[in-house]
Amino acid sequence: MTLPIIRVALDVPLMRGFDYLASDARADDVGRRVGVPFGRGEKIGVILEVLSTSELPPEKLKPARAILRDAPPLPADWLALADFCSRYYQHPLGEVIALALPPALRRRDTLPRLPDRRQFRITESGRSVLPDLKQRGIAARLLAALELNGAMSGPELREVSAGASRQLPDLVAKGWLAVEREAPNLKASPGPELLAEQRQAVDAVAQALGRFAPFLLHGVTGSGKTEVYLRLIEQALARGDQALLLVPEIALTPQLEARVSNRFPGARLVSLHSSLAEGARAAGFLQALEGAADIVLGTRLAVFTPLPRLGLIVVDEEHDSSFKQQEGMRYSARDVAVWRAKQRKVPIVLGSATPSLESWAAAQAGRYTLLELTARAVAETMPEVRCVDTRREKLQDGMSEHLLRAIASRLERGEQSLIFLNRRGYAPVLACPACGWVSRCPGCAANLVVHLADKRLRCHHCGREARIPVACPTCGNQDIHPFGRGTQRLEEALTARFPQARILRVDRDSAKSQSRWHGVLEAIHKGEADVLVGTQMLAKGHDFPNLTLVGVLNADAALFAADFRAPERLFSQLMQVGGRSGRAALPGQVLVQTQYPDHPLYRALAAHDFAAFAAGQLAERERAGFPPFTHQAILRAEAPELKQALAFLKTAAETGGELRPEEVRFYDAVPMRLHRLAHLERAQLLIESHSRPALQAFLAAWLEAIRELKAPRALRWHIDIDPLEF
DNA sequence: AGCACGCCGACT
DNA sequence: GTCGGCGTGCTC
Repeated sequence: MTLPIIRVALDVPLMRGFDYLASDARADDVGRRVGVPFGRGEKIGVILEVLSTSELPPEKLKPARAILRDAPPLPADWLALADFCSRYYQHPLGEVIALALPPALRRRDTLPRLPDRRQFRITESGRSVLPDLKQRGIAARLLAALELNGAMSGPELREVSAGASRQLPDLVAKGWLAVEREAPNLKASPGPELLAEQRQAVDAVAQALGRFAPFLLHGVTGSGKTEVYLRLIEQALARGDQALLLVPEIALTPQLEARVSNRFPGARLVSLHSSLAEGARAAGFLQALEGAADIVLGTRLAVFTPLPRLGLIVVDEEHDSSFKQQEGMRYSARDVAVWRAKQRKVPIVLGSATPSLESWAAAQAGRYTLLELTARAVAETMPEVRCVDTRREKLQDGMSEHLLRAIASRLERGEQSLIFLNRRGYAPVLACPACGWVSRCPGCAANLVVHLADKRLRCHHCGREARIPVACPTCGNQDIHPFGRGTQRLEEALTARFPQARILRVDRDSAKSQSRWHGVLEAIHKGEADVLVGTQMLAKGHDFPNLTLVGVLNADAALFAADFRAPERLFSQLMQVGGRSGRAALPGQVLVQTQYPDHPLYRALAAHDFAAFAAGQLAERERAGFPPFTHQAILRAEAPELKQALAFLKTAAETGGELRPEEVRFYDAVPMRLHRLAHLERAQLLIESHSRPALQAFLAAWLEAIRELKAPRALRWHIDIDPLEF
């Protein structure tokens, strides 16, 4: 009989597992954490397999230190999910697992204690021994209390006697006590009456419970998508299933969390997001793993929560780019969620007012079932969207007379306005008209932005700061000016223009912390502001009932941007920001300042016609051979010198040339748009194929070859599968 | 990724 | 004469 050998995934950037001797390993240890010696130190890994032989010579195998049996093993489907991500995103399995596990589980910490949900009852044999026990003894007091009260929980018994914790396991082992899990009350509080379309959507998904079925729920803001999710969660819970609800970002998580817990007061809700304390995150993860959580709500990382009873996945605002991780393993939580739904044979609902064109195309092709919430009842209060042709109107401080009059009329009526400008700071650059000097970031290929509020120049990419110079650093000219317009300057102009109005600027600078952000929201709700000046921060999810005007400045740039996804993002953003206006009894208006009032994007926006916009975009993308009609990956490199980065990519491309099947196309290695960031030069190489399998197979072989390349120490590279940004 | 080992410049 | 630069190689 050979000694068991375990194959362990470790948090190292190597595409293989490591074998260890583990005399006490059992087949059911697969998925357990294990402490192993590694190099000079010790690491915690996860057991992938229990084997009887290793390909390594036995003398190279070290014995594992300890298999950690303090938590249930990670289930096979969870390991398969990690393995899928490892292969699809070309990322080492050990690192994928490390990313998915809460940090506390990657150390040898004592695990957080989960709430004790056990219920104890006295058994017949317990009853029969009760008279024989010493009356003052702990056992007798516990049994007597149970005889009197029926079922009791652990905490209740501890009140009877502090020694309960120690005695209970013993009493259960003797057969005097029976344990049962306290059944949570999964009943939903009553919700609002469903509209017909909501009813249809709920029914369609509910019928698919128990099998894989992807749905795209398309519904404008206020059409009641959340109510659909809640009804579906209710049905999943009624089946004894767990529900996973993914949301884009922390800012909106508390709102939704409150709504979910109000609806399901008795259900065990676990909320997982990256700003959670470590202990809480580990506790939530373990609760889910043990099947003790009914609903898991969280941001992209929550897609990796183990869910033994998973029955439903919902991805809210599925188009949101925060589902895509932009460093390390660049996964898309939405795409991983779809894979997971398929793996676990459960329905998945992707919800959005402006779906990603990937999802929309999948729905058009019939791969996803499209569920529409047109919500006619709400549509009457949908804002009127109009373009203001800035070629015909003289602008004052970037605002047209038309817009200024509209703001003035809102002020008269005591209603709120929101001016949307996606550019924070006072002005995007400081410049010298005499010699042409502009304030550039020394570390980045970007300008330093003028922040007049604190008299600083600031790089929005690397965070570098400098004082505002009094004279031009190159020619000494004292007449240097801020050029262009940001939210601070707009705020200043509006204050000058409407001195009686209360102007409130809302951007990352004015709402830095969570608490300041809440303060800002509260001020808006209390009506303490007349005109809001803000960036996209203001666009998401909050209702401002007294807001009846949204003005959009400087939107045109995205129409002709090099990034083919720019119009998609713009449409989504304008739709969202427009949705802020006129949501209560007051009708809203959106004024978009543009030089291209006839552009199809604005026409579709004015008609609230996402389908028309999407059809146009998809036609263009098909013609140009862009996603979703092709699949992409980007190899990026960064190094102190641009030529090093480019040379590496060229070598990589040559290596790839030999492996490349016909279906895979290479582009030239080029500097990135922001080619220098924090003193590092960056370049990228785009790879494309109509066939995802061909691309995947090629990438696996190619990246293996790239890892063999001897890149300079100072060069770093990564692969981005299905990239969103270029 | 760490962390070793391993050969060539300015200093206690 | 040493401390230390980071080049290459390994981790079961």
